[in-house]
Amino acid sequence: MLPPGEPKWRRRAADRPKEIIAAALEVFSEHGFTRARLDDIARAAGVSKGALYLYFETKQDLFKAVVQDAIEPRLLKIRTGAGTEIPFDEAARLGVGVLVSAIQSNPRIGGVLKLIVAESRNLPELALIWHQTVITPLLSLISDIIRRGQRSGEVRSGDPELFAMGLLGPLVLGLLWRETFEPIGADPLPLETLASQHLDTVLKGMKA
Amino acid sequence: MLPPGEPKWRRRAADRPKEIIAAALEVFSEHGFTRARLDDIARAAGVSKGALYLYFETKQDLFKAVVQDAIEPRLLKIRTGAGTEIPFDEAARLGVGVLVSAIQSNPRIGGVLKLIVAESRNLPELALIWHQTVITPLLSLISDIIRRGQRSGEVRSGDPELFAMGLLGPLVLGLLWRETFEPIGADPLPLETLASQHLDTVLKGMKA
DNA sequence: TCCTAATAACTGATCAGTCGGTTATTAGCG
DNA sequence: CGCTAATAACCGACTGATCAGTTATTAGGA
Repeated sequence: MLPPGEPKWRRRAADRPKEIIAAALEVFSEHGFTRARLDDIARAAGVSKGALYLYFETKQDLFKAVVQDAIEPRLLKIRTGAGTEIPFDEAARLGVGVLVSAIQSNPRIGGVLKLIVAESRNLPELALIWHQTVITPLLSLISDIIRRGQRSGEVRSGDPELFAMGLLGPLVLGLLWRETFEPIGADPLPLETLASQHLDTVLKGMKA
Repeated sequence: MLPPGEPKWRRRAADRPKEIIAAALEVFSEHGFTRARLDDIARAAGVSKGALYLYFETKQDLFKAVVQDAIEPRLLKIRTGAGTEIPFDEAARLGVGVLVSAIQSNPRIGGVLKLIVAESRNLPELALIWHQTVITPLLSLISDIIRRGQRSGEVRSGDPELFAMGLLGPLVLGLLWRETFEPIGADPLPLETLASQHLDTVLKGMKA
């Protein structure tokens, strides 16, 4: 009756959390927070629902872990190379380049972005974390570069934060476009082309 | 026991649908599709839940009505003044101006935008409608203006659709910013200033 | 008096979170 | 080394709450 061969499951406490987070990212970014079922996440992680609760207190807890795991490591890379004293144009191109390649290499980042927007009302605490740890640093990094360009006379006057949003906006739009309309059958968006053409435009338009 | 004075309710079949749609917009844009409760919508509309089903078949049906009601009338206004043969700069400023004032005069439009992004996976049919009736016409309108500018030699070469996204991206970002971060306590975003500064930048950057 | 807008109590399905029980793994002991 | 006791990882059936959608009934209006 009981075949000895393979055990029904294995104890792998060290690997479970990251496996669960990966599975949860998949399910959350497909269905959103509320419609994502813990049973589905558990199945995708190859684990029972009960096991989720060994590693995460609640569904929200798991969701937070997913978002933080997706974001925090990438932020470090962007910060690198901020303090350097290269010409404005170059710095801007470099920064956007890092952003675009981060996006390209991790296609899930669009899903995470969508999640933040979609669930900010339900999980304000999470929106706060995201705002403090990602948005604010990123924006101030870019607007610092712009400010520097203004002081050196390379960039015309204007609110640096708004310039930064003018720079990033189309990237955000592109990401959300992919998440929203490509699954519906819309033409795929050449994000890299968009980024480079827009960068050319904005840099030219910001010249003093 | 029963005081004669005011009746407990009145029959107002003509007014109910729009009242329900207004209430539903409120609740949907605060909680998203799934977490919005029909009981809450009904209460906000001053009506019982059962009454909703006299006017809408399902929750999705109601949701579709909300989105279409919010969008379609505004699209007409934007289309107006498209065919005119004014200089490129002027046309672009006019178009963006109309967009911004539409946004300002109807603060709920950001909520609708968020809903589309958030629920596109759950309600692909809706994303399709939105894509066909709003996004595509709007984008092609703007890129037509740009194409015209290119033909007349006012605008440098480049993909007109991507130029259009470069123009609109920051507006979308601004709208979502409001929806996502202002409720959390972030600084309010001066959307109009953003739009005008960005327009200046992009127009300058697109010059031939 | 009759039609129907509208109500309010109800049903059934779904799902987050719990808990008693089970199995893999490790440590202790001879 | 083997054998066994102890432990921690894991399972999955269950519970209680929530809500979309239904229906029996009431009451407004012509």
